[in-house]
Amino acid sequence: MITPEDKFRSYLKSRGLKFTPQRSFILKEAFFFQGHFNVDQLYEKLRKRISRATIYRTLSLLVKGGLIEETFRCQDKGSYEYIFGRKHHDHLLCIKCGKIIEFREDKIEKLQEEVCKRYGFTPIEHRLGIKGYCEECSKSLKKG
Amino acid sequence: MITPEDKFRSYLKSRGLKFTPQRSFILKEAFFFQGHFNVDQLYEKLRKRISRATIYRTLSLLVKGGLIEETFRCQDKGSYEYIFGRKHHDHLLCIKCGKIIEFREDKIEKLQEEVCKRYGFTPIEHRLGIKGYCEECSKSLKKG
DNA sequence: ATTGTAGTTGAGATTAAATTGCAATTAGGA
DNA sequence: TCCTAATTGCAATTTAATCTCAACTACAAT
Ligand SMILES: [Mn+2]
Ligand SMILES: [Mn+2]
Ligand SMILES: [Zn+2]
Ligand SMILES: [Zn+2]
Repeated sequence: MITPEDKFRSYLKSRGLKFTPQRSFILKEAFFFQGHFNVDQLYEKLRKRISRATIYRTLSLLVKGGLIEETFRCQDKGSYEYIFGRKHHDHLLCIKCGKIIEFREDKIEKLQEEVCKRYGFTPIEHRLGIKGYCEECSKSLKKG
Repeated sequence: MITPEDKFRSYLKSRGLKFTPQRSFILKEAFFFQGHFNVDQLYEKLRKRISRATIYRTLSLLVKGGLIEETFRCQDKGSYEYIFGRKHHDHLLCIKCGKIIEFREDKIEKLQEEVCKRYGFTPIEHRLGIKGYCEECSKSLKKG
């Protein structure tokens, strides 16, 4: 059973990089969010131990190591998502309350592959984000 | 036959805003790109007449007026696309040469609507970007 | 366990995109 | 033509993100 730490350690080793306490804390904290987070949220929790610069540097390594992914930007800030051990998914974003709904639609994924074939394009990653109003906010808009 | 200027003028009027020479030039120049562009490219062409601040302010109005759209960010810069009179489409982005390929896949659009229904979600806009290697870059990667 | 060294850290400086304050200017309705 | 709220350019400011560098440390070789 390979753990996130195993994966990060082996990524670092493969590049001659070191597994430091800071990197360990950031990985754990990112996991703790189990969802979407940004540098500020992480820094808030780690400010006593770790500098912003190190957080930025480590997030970049976690992305390269395949443990987290950069998602859509929120309020001009980069936003991340823990992906280790999770399946790929896309997002619905409520522009009223900020709710994020994750969805998975294999037919869309398949069709994307077809599109790529059509253009001789080799896909590496993709991002589909749909902005709008969630169920609750849709209702309150119709009422109000 | 409604022109882009008509549309912009009526948006501005509806908000009590003015159609200035600067706004007119920026609209025309944005149209001239007929594709994806950023503030720098626009400023490069208009620097003699128009300040950066005005460009930023006007682009924001053009977005609200439905004449252009903010697309994915490129190299940490906001990127825009002229949309007046064009059909919606999504993008393939080559991470090697920077090429942008536009595509339209109605089946994907339909499926997105289904996903939204499933969650009671009211979609307003969406963005699908697929990053990878274009045909030429795929070939050169296999060779080299 | 000790040592050597290449990688890492935090603090602050720096970069660069984007926004803002303000005095001078102007669009456009009355 | 006049009036005034909107607009502009400029410079200052904000802010996410990166960089510099001296002190520190992980970790592999001894
Ligand atoms: Mn998610
Ligand atoms: Mn396009
Ligand atoms: Zn909502
Ligand atoms: Zn290419």
